[in-house]
Amino acid sequence: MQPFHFEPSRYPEQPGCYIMRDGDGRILYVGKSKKLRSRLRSYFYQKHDRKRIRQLVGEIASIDIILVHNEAESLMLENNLIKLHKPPYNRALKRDNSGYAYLRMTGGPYSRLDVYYRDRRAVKEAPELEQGEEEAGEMRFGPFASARFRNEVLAFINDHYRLRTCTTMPKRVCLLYHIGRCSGICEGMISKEAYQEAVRSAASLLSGGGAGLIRAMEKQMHEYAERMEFERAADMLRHIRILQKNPDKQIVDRESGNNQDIIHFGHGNALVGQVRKGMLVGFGQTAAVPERPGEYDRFVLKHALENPCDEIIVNSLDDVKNVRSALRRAGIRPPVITLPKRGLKYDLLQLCKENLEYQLACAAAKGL
DNA sequence: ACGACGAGTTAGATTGCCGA
DNA sequence: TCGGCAATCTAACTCGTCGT
Repeated sequence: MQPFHFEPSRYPEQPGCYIMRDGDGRILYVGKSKKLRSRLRSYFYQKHDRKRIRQLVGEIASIDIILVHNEAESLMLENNLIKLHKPPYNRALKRDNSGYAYLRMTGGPYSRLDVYYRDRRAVKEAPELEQGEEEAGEMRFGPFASARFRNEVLAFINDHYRLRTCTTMPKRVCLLYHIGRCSGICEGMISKEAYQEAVRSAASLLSGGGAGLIRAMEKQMHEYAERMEFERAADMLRHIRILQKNPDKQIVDRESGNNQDIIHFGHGNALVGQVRKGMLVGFGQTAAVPERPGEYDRFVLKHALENPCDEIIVNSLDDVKNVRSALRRAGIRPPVITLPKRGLKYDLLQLCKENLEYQLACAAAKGL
């Protein structure tokens, strides 16, 4: 096999994920970077004493790029891609219970807050299953890109609201009750109503995120300081600082159940992005679509016939009603078709647009 | 015996920086 | 912009403890 020729100028200094493939198109490695070009350069221009990397570099036949808006998105996207494809050279993040987790408030009268890892395999292997054993009244918050930060929030909430942390309810109160860190719901030391109220408050603080959480943590920090617990106060301050930096808003991984296809038309081409169960799982290859009336509608119609999904998000169509009725005539329950002008779906379209333009620029450079 | 958990360690991944 | 080195960060691993 011809060794892969790396041309730095082909790769942008933007955040994104890179997917390395071998000669047969198999995915060897998925990585992410704030600056794709610099990161990729380090594979090809650095001497690597690690055998694995030398071997990986030797097998690379092509590198696909998925551009994202910020580091948070690249982290989440990389995590999703690794869980889905299990590339042989990825060691980190490959285990299903690794990577970015959520906090989950379990349902029922004795809710507890725990760490929840979403099973990303379900998206690929059993798309119709999923949902699974989700308990009624269960709520999820996240995902959290930093495990340390997530654990700090978890500990803070449990402490602050004195929620139970035991996996199985004991018959008698445990040590945590005696040191004031658990309300002792197991032995009825607190009424069910009062406990539920604490759970509701904790959940609302978590779902509000940002400002409210910071205020509560600041209050807690002052209490630690007053109690001379300076180490805990300093730790809390550190985490408040992290939260204040406002972890980038990310759109590639959301807690939403539906499957969406994102189609962006432009420059005589279309690019389709796929969101499965709220996770962006990648973009396809650009397809030529002439900029003539009716062509976009025809493309969407054909796409919907061949790829059933819940929703199609598209930047331009001539006649939405017509597309929907054509699908109905074909005996297909038509997906929701949206042409967003702002908000999350619009952001997804923008991401699709950027990737389309990048793919076209690459194709143009190759043609020269 | 077994699993859950936490502390400590290691190996690997990524970024920052610097000179050419 | 390239090429390389070093620092930093963290997932993964190891091991000991504890409760059931």
